[in-house]
Amino acid sequence: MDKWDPECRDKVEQFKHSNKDFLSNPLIKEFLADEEHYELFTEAVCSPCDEVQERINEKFKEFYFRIRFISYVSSTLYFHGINLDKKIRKHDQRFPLQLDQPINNESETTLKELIEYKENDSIDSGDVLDFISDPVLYKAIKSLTNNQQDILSLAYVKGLKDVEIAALLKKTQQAVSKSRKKALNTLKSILLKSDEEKEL
DNA sequence: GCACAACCCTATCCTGAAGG
DNA sequence: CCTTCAGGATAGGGTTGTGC
Repeated sequence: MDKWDPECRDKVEQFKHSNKDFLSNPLIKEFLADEEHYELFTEAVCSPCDEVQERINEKFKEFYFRIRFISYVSSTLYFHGINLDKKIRKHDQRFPLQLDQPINNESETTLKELIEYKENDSIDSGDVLDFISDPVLYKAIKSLTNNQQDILSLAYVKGLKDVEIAALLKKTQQAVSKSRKKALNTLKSILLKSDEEKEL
């Protein structure tokens, strides 16, 4: 049921028409996609007053902060990932291990691959902490439970899927997913807290 | 393949009361 | 005053069922 009268709807349509460009902005679109925001917007167009203006401004501030916060966290994790990958590659390039050499001239198989194959995916190898040089991130990962560290290592060092990790740890996929998510959230909050402290 | 909701169990920590 | 114990809060981790 529509609680707005036809005159109001006309006003809204008119506003939309004369502010096409503004309303096509993805941020504004996303903001108005929320039912509560759209109702406020309609109210502001139909019966403009300071109080409504104030409310919609507050809502937009909240919305904008949330968007920026999510974007910041995502990019922090993304760049941590990129930097980690760069460091690993640089390290591997600079210090090629004997184990990374092919076992003979005819074969591309390395000694490392051979050992890994024989050990049949030992859980203990490939600790995620071995790849961390950032002290804050290192400390953050250290603060996780052993189970969470194991899952992160298997997921991001060995590149295993949740189902594969679940099979290795004798748990369900959902339990692995939940623990991994929980671990990432813990890391996020620790990194954010650390950044905030730096800014002060 | 993954995430989420709902619910449950267990371990740990904190707090306040009771007893020696 | 110290120790012990019970009860509540919290966090980690488990499951099934379900949706994207």
